[in-house]
Amino acid sequence: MSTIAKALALLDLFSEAQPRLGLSDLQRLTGRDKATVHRHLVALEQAGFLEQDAATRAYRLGPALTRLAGMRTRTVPEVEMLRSVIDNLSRDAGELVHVSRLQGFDLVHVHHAEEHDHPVRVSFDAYGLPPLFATASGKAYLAFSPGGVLDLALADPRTRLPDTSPPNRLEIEAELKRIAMRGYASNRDALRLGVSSVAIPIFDAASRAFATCSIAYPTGRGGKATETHLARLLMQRGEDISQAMGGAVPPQIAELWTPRQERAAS
Amino acid sequence: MSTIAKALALLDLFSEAQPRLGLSDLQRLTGRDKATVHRHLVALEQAGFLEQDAATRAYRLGPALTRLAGMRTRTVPEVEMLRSVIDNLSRDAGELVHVSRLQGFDLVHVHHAEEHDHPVRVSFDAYGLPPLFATASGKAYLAFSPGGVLDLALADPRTRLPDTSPPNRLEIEAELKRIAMRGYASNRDALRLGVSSVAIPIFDAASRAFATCSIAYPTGRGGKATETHLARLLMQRGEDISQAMGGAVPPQIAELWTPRQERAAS
DNA sequence: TCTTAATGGTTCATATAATGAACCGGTGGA
DNA sequence: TCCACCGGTTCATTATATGAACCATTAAGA
Repeated sequence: MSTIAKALALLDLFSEAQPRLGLSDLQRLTGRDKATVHRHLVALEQAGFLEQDAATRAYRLGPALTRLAGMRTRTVPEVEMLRSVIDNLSRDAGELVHVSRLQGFDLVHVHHAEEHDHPVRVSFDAYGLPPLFATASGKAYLAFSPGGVLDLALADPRTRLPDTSPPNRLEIEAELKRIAMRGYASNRDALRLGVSSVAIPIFDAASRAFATCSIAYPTGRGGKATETHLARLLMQRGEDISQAMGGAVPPQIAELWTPRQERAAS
Repeated sequence: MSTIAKALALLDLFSEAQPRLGLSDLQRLTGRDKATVHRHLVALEQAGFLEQDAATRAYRLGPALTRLAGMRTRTVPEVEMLRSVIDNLSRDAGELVHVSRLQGFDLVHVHHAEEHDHPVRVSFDAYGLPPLFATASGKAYLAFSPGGVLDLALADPRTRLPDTSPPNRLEIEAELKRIAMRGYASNRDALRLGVSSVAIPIFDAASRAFATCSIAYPTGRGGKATETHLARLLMQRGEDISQAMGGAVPPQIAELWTPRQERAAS
């Protein structure tokens, strides 16, 4: 393990639970010699990756990180930021994975990845701008947005399939509540016959839903078991996806997506 | 120079102008041996601080940066994030520096720093919620916000001093335009007699003004020369301040604040 | 009050890990 | 075909990271 890797590994020890760590804490967590850890800390601090509280002498993550992260989000297109995590998800799921961003109430395509494991799989055509209420993505977005958004969506004719009446308000509210409870939205044959999907929202830096990620699979492939399996995969990657876009999943939803013991392990 | 510092210095070579750099580019920029640079790059990539484009083999800033930066903004209070840069600014200016955040049209105090160089200096009392139109900060915010914001501000009685009529619309528009042109707002004796100030906006991650930073000084101390001197100091630190809060200054304003040659040097 | 055990930080002989000249294989002009 | 440049690798040499022992300070505990 290179010296660089050892030093950078120190940064990963900082967490929401423990944002401030002292020299001894880090020495214990790493098992390395105190002098070694200290020199690493000094190097990281001089580069601005850590900063030291003058009073407590504890270390915390430094300003260089926000500077460089800002540079990244400005210079790297969002497609590139998503690619590795979405590709991995597609490989694990063996199905088509789909990321859309919300522009008004339009779901505009951002990125997709497909895996060729299954002989029969959902083909992706840019069937642009599907109505919000006809997709798992749309419902995932609405279920994790503030209340007023639903009212606006119900009023807008673009959110439903052409030549249909607005969705029943009480039914939709009940469904969105169920989605918010279990953490993901699902759909069976709603938009295209034979195509089912599961979806979760993607959150921005202010923890507001602004995009969605979905997995589409042939309805014929499986029943409830398939759905829950794919939803689990999706939710496990939920935090990675939001983080890749520079956002943050609200704590209670993160807890819903990845149960306590898994979070502790990571 | 430690190995860690050398590796981390590589990250600073990535910029908006050159977000993708190849091995040879980095080797030239650092003057170090190619093998050395390559091993550093691999270490950084494995830690997620860089990622390599599979096609071009060029490197770009990696996802670990956004992850850690998000952690920082969530765990470190904004006061702490500002402290070092504001303290430095106060020391350089020798005057009271002041950061306020906008909540609706209220300027709420976030952080301040005072330097004791001058025997006579502006004393800070928490004269809470000064009206927008009576402060340099307020005008700096309005001058760098979308047009509609001014309309709302003019309509709100809280934005002006009690028992005064609303500001003349044309006059204000002309002043805000002048502020936007030169990059900073100024005030002489408007809110408190004997107190002048200069101010600039602070931008969030979406490059929207959401807070302000101002320097206050006794009006008696100097005339136009003092004002431009302090404004220059303020604008030079403008990018650092926004970046410290996790935000980004819009390019054209960054250019206005720090002329081309200085930017090239950094 | 004197002890003890934490804390953060430093020193310097030692050993390990970083270094760089030379090398490889591939690609894209001239 | 040649040549230059690219990203990447190898291995003897050397410089650098390492860690046991040390110091100074603080805060309980007896």
